[in-house]
Amino acid sequence: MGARTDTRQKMLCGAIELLGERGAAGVTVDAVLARSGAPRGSVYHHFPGGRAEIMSESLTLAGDTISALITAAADRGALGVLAGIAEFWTATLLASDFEAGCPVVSVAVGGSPEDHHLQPEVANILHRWHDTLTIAITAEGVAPARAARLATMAIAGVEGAVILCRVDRSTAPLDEVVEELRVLLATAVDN
Amino acid sequence: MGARTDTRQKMLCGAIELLGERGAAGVTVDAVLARSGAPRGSVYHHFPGGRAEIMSESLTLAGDTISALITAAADRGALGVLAGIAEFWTATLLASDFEAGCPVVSVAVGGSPEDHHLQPEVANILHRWHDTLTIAITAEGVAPARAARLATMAIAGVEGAVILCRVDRSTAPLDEVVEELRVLLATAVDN
DNA sequence: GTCTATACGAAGATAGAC
DNA sequence: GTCTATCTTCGTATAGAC
Repeated sequence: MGARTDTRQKMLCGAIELLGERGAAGVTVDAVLARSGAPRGSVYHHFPGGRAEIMSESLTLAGDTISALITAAADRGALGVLAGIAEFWTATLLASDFEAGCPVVSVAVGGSPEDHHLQPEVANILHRWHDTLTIAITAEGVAPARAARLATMAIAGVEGAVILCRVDRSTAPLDEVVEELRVLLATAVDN
Repeated sequence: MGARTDTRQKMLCGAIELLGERGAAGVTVDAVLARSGAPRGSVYHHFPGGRAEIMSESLTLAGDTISALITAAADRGALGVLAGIAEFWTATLLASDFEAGCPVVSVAVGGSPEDHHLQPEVANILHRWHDTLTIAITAEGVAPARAARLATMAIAGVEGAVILCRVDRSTAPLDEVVEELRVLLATAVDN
C-alpha cells in the first residue's frame, strides 16, 4: 500500500472539517472540493464510490485520529486522557472560532437515509474510545464495572460539552465539565 | 390569537420528530407533509415563511416542551429533575426504537448555512434549561457557582448520553450517566 | 489526472385552478 | 384551504476531451 496522493488526503481532511462544522448533510462533493482546493476531476478518480466512499473514509480517519490521541494520552493515566481530550477540543474550538464540532457525533446525530450505512462504524469508533478509557480508569484502581460507567460518563459529558461550547461560543462548558469529571474520578479512585 | 388549526400543529409535531430523527437537514417540506399527513396546499398557508418558519417554530415548540418538563419536575428537587429527564428520554428512545434524538441538539450540531438563523434560539433554550437546573441544585444547598457547573455537567452528560443510546440502540448509556450524575450531586450536597 | 458539459433527481417556492 | 403544475437551484454522477 504505497503513499496516497496529496489530493486524496486533502479531500478527506476537508470532508472531516465539513463533517464537524456542518454535519453529515453538509458534506457535499462540491463543498469538499471547494474546501480542499482539489480539482473536480479527482473525485471519481480517487473515490470510485463517490460521496458514500468519501463519507465512510473520512469518518474512519476522524475516528482513528481521536483514538490515537486518547491512546497516546493513556500513558499519563485517566486524568491524562481527560486533559488530552480537553486540550484537543479547546484548541479545535478556538482555532475554528467555535464552528467545529465532533465529526463522529455529527454522523451519529444527522441520521439521513443515505448515510445510514455509517452507523456501525460510528458505534465501532465510540466503543474503541470507551474501551481505552475504561482500561485507563481501571488502572487507577477503580473496579471494572464502575470504570466502564465512568468512561461512558466522560465520553457523554465531553461530547455534550463540545456541543454547548459551540452554541455558547465559549470553552467554558468544556472546562466546567472536565472539572466535574475530575472530581467524580477522584472520588471513585478513593473508594 | 385564536386556537391554531389541527393541521398546523400536526405539521409542527412532524417537524420536531424529523428534527430528532434525521437532523435539521432531514426536515424538508415534503418530509414534514408525509410525516404529518397534512395537505400540500397547507404549507404556505400556515407558514408563509416556508421551511424557515417551520424550522423556527418547531424548534421553539420543542424547547418549550422540554423546558416545561424540567420546570414541572423541579418540584421534586434536583434529583427529581434528573429522574424526570431520564424518564422522558428513556420513553422517547424506546418508543422510537432508538431513532429519536434531541431536536435542539440536532439544530445545534447540523449547522447548515440556511439554518444558521436558529442558533440564538438554540442558545436561549439551553440557557433556560441550565438556569432552571441551577436553581434546583442551589435549592439543595449547593453553592451557586458549583451548582451552575453541575447543571452544565448534567445537560452535557444527558445530551451526550442520548447520542450514545441511539448509536448503541440501548438505554444503558443514559442509565449509567444518570447514575454517575446522582453520585456527583450527592457528594456536592454533602459539602 | 484533470477539465468541461451534461443528465438526472430532489427540494424550495410560486402561480393559478378548484 | 387545498390541489396541480411549473420554475429554479442544487447535488450526484457520468461521458468524453485534453
